[in-house]
Amino acid sequence: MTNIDFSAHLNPEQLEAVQTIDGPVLVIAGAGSGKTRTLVYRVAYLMEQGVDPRNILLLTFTRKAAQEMLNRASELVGPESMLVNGGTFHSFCYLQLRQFGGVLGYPSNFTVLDRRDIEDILTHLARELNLKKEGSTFPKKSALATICSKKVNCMRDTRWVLTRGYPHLVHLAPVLDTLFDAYTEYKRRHALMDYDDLLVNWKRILDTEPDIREMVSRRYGFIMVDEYQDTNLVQAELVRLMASTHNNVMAVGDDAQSIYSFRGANFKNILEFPNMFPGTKVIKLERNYRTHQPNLDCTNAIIANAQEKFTKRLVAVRRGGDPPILYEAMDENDQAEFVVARIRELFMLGVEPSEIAILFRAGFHSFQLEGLLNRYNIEYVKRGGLKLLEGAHIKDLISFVKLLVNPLDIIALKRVFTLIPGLGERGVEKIYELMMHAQDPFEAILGLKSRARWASPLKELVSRLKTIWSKDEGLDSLITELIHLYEPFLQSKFPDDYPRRLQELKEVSVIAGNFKDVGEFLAEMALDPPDEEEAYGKRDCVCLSTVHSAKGLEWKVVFIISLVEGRFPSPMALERDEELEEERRLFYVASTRAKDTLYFVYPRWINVSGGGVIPGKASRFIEEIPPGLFRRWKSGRRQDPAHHGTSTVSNKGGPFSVGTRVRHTIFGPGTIVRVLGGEKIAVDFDGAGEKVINTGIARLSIL
DNA sequence: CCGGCAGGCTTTTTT
DNA sequence: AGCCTGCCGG
Repeated sequence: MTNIDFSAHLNPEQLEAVQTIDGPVLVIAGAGSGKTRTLVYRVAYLMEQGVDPRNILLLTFTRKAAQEMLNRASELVGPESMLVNGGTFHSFCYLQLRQFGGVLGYPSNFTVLDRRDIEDILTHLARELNLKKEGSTFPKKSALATICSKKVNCMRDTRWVLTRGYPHLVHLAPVLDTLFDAYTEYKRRHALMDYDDLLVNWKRILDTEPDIREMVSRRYGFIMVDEYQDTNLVQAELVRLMASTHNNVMAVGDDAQSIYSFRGANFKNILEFPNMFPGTKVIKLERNYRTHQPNLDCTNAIIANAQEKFTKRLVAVRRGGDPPILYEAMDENDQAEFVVARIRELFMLGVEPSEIAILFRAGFHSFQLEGLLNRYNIEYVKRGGLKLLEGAHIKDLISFVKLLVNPLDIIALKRVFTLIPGLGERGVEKIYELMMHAQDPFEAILGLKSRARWASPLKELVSRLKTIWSKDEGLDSLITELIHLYEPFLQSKFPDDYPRRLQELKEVSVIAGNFKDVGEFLAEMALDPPDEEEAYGKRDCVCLSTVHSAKGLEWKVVFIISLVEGRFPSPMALERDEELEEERRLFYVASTRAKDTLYFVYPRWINVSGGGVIPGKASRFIEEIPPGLFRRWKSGRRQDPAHHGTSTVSNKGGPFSVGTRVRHTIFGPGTIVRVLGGEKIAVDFDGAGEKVINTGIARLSIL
């Protein structure tokens, strides 16, 4: 093994973090301060000290992040570093539970539920238990899943979650508890776990089984946790329990970059670390290697507006550089055109596509831009937003596979059997009853006597499934055959875009080729669904990403788009101060991704659902930045949205002319009666009578 | 009980 | 623009 000159590659603080190998360490690391480097070198250092890589556990936010770090470590100390246990909390817990889950009565082949499964099961149970009373309000299935998860992640009861997030539903707490109990029972009966169970069940084992706890703790003698500000209480407890024999934990994170509180993370967690592990050595990394001082002045100003005072202030190592640019676009079309035009210029200047990113608050904010990128044949990958896995066709295919592992998975069974015309949900439930009481569930169907029109197609389907399952030729050929079987259904279900979907299914079969074990494949699909990058092998292209998915990454040129009130901060976050503060941190995360050039972009007019166009105000987070810290560019185009975009306004002259029907968020629909000076107009509201409205402030949509 | 159809609603962020 | 819901005819 080569001897690495650590002090040549690390600054004194990093070096101290790397070389502290006994006892708890907390590294508070600012954006771009080289925390990944610190972790990589620490792995290398431990191995140079003769530590067995199998005793090291590196927990990161995504599986990719761990892989990337271990790849880099292997360049330093050789391929042995690949033996380090690295991954997400969830995947690590999954592996532990396959080994030790028997203690809780779980077989080693339990299946992991994804978000959609959870929603389906909760809906199914709510109906079965008759909890949805006529006329009374009941949460939608997505809210049900959120409440259930939040309760677990925050380690609170249902009432607490409802009070904070759903005050109008507090009276339902006992009803929901009944539902959640049934859900827990259901999961146990069918050998299922959801994301949260992976953490909670593993914690339960560590809590109640001292032998296992001790064994595991000795096995993982060196624990490192990245992005610690985004862990929740359950995860913090897991770390404490697993380190119980040695307290050899290094946590790395940035209190200013905590953006996952909706999942139960609390940025105060990271500040609690020294209390949880007495004797913690706290090291701060305050030098920024990523960008130059003008960008840093601006991003420092963004986080300085936060109510919480953070623990550090960053100083750039790099020299030179220009401050960020704010571009005020006419509308969303102009915004997209600006970004595309800049990208084309950058290409001509020789900037690699993979060095450019466009970031936004929510997945759908990039739709317009995507259209334009396609038009100009600019290749891009999109991170965050909808995943490949979420398409109905993929769910169908995965359900075929799930039935192979667990024939009594009623959710998968329904998906598959209702593909047959004439067979609906009720029908499948009856068939399910029959299967449950049979020796061989699928044999029971083949012996079924029914004159219904679905009977013979069903038998045909089942017998073909049995044939496919009985072959033993690897996962990718299994998937290929299932796709073949599914194809006619796919065709009739999606007559318009069936070729595209078929192509995506084939990508899945390629991915499946990397797995030996069906259970592992299913778990991986649920825990870490492949993104576009992996599925299609896209690499050197422009990156479109939600801010959340951009965490930990960096690019030379970054555009943050739709920095407009109503988009960023998210309207959902306006009610509560804490959530607004988190939005600000989110903006901070976004703006600290840029190495060289940072663009803030916002449209002066935005389209809202329903086809209206409303005036947009620059995001409050932009307004807060002292004006000297960025440069302002304006659209050269006329300040009249009627001539761009696809809005319904285009054939009515200006956006706000007398006689135009508009809708106000509070006053409802009305008719414009006068256009006054400035941005003011008078509107006669159908319900509220005549009011003067400042279009620069109020949200008016055109009907 | 199934499925087609129309109309309304929604759209944060993710392991 | 797509998804879900509710309604209605077979």
